[in-house]
Amino acid sequence: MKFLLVEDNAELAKAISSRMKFDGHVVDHADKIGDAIAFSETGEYDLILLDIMLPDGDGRSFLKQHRSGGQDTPVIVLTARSQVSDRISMLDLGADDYVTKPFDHAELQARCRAVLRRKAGKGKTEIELGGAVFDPVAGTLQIGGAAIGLRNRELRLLELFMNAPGQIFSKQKLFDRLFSIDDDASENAIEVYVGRLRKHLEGCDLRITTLRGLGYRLDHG
Amino acid sequence: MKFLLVEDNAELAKAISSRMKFDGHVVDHADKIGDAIAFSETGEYDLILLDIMLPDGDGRSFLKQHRSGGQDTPVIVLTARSQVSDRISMLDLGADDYVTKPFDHAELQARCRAVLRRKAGKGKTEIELGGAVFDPVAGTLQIGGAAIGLRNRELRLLELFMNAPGQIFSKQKLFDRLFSIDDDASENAIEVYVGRLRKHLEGCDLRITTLRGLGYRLDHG
DNA sequence: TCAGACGTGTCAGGTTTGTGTCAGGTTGGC
DNA sequence: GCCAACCTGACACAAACCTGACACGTCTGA
Repeated sequence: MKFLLVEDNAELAKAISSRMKFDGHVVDHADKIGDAIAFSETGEYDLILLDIMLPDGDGRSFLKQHRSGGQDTPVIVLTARSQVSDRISMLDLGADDYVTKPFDHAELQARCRAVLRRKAGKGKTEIELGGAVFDPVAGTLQIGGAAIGLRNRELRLLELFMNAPGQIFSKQKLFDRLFSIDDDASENAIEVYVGRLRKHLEGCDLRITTLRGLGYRLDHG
Repeated sequence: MKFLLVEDNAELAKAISSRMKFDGHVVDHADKIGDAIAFSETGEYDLILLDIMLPDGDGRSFLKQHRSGGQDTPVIVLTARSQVSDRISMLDLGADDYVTKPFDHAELQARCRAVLRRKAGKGKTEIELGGAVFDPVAGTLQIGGAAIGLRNRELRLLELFMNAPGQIFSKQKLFDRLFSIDDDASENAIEVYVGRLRKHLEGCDLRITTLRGLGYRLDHG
């Protein structure tokens, strides 16, 4: 996936884009509205992350031009907690979602995935795999008709796996995605959650394989 | 489909119309009541999107003239959150639905589709779910034949849930949608309203599920 | 102008439960 | 057989949530 990040705070921009790159995305970075528009007009982005406070105008003007140019690239707005009015009008102007600063990277990732999925699947967010149906928006997992109640962390862990079945996630990576910087939990927590998730997945053809020293992987079949 | 958009806020108008165009519709835009009437008299529109706060009078006068002219083009009213009471009179005057700002584009799309479908198939305006009949248009909730009186905030909360049953709403999101910028209420208010709504929903198969750390969800069955 | 009704948001105290840790057991590679 | 990595049942705690009571403001009708 190719992302466009529009953010004037260099530090934050670097943090976000390095994380995104780590996740396997390509990130272009603009720190001015002018640049952002020029970039986006190429139309080659899958998603745009837009800060609304920028040196040469606010995100509104970008959104306006972006949409009036007939572009439909999804936009997620990054906004401060205090700017409630802004994030509301952003939605009106055609933003697809907003994330309030300060945000966990995990949260941002989740929102990105949700928006991309919504865009790609025409509103459908469910993922079907190995006899299980997972809907991250509803927060439900269905196995053989029965709905299974998942909690917050379990849900987010499952979402990670479901989005990349067959891929190895190192414990460190899972930890980074599940916890925020200032959470100081031990890596054992991951083991615990994998265990809990496994229990929930009994009864379908999905299983989480342990790869000693490497991490975990979701397999089906 | 050909839409008429009556909206004086140029930014918002552009955002809406560009999105609609992207969806494959043709959009004409009027920013005054006078123009709107002239446009609509051609009778060539499938749907009219009407803001009620306009420089040369409010949407009421447009609606009145529109209907008295014998036109039955469906009208969706765009209204600010604060103008809740207005919407009822709008509906009395013959509007088919309303959308409160701020709205997701997805929501607006959904409403448009619903109204068009209704018009084509002569459907009803109520939402029926889990043994309850909710009429967002009249603002009433019926359970087992008995009408339940909902207050303003409860109504709008229920409306949010009813429009997206099975979907998780974070407390933040509910807060953003229920309160306006300068309202500084605590998030506990949401908990209180959910509680009150739950009490009203006793006696039907609808229930609001709490998902700790995630939000709330309307379930039925 | 006053009284009563009503909608609304806060608060405090109580309850629930998601969560991470721990300790001891198990597994797998070398 | 030994060590490290991993699993897991039990547990304790704090955050998240619920709720009855209350206070404040607004509106209405007399």
